[in-house]
Amino acid sequence: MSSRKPPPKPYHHGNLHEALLDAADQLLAQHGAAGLTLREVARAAGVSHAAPYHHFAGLDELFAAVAERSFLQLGQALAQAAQASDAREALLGICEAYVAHAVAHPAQFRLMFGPMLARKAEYPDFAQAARAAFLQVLDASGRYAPGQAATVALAGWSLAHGFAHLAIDGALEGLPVPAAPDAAMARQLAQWLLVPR
Amino acid sequence: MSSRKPPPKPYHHGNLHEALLDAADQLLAQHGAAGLTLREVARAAGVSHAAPYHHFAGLDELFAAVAERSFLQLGQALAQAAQASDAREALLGICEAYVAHAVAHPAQFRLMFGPMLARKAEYPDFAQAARAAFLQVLDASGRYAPGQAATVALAGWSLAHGFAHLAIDGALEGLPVPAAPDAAMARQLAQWLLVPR
DNA sequence: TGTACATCAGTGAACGCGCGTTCACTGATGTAC
DNA sequence: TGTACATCAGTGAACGCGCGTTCACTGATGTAC
Repeated sequence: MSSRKPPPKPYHHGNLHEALLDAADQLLAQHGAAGLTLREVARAAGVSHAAPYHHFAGLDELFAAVAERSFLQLGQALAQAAQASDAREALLGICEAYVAHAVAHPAQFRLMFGPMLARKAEYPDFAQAARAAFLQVLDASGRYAPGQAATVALAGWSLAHGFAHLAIDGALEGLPVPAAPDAAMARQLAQWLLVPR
Repeated sequence: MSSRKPPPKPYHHGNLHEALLDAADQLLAQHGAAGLTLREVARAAGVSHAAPYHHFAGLDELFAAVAERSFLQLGQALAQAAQASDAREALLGICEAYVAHAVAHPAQFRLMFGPMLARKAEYPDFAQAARAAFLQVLDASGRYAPGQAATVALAGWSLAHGFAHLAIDGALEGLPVPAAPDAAMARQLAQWLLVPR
């Protein structure tokens, strides 16, 4: 049994790939998306700044992996909301979950959509995760308004996406808006879009 | 008459303040918001990289000035759309104009709202320009739905803002959406939100 | 169970780069007399 | 109309910094025999 090994500093990390993604997530939560650098991630993972190159081709690839993971999490949250039997309720829940995810992980949200991760098309796994999340919205929209699924999905997504952005950017501060921007507010706004039918 | 002076290189620029803002605008249009640096702006204005410090306290102040100018332009576009006598038509036009502005000036749009310009609260002129733009939406919303102006304004703004973001980020590429994302599409989506009344 | 050896996943020094900001300076402008 | 001089808006060198990436290296791991 080699369980005598002291945890702090094994030369070989064991699972550095995941550890780097975790470190990046933590840094995003703490310092935002702007200052996320490869060296900082390596530092946070307790490893030399050259080590990540054994696991990622470069900065972009690490960014893409972080964004992909965050899209998968978002997809799961949306899938859970979509389970509601009532189609309208499913869509309202999706909007609520969408904004909740953005507010809980603002820096990841910016990374997923913003220009920080350039050439998104070069990372098919990322694109697939993003697509899967949207398909949740599209599916629920089809249940709510058959034949107009795409339009409803796009309208609902736009509303949730815009509100999420305004909320995490602090754009609503100081403006005469109904209440503090949170997920519950997003649901309320979506009710204006989704008249009961 | 000192009109003999050759235009290329007067030692004193004359109106460097405005010229720097113009140069920043051009750079934003050409290379996006990510690479906008003070040195690059100075270079584009044909001036040494230390010259801007005679007109702006630092990078942030220049960014704030650029964003403020862009918000003023947006406000003008919204005001024009708001002139429609029918309140619903005014709101639809506002959504359309909002997205049109974002698509025409994507990098400015990111600068106005994103985290690139930190500590927005420290620039009251910027905040005032942003507030003025929102008040256009709020006013038209009040005409459309008296008593619920704030909620309608926030819903409409969210929808337009979200669609604008998705459009300029290319998030809709490859997804089964109704059509290419443009201002006309934004109007169509807003029609779902604003039922005739 | 040993031993030789290939492979792998780390290290740390080094590279070149562009950045924001500061500084002493200098050329141009405008004003007082 | 001159001239002395203060003020202003530029210049260019320099600072320290952290970055992404490359490189030769070395310690650890695993496998063949």
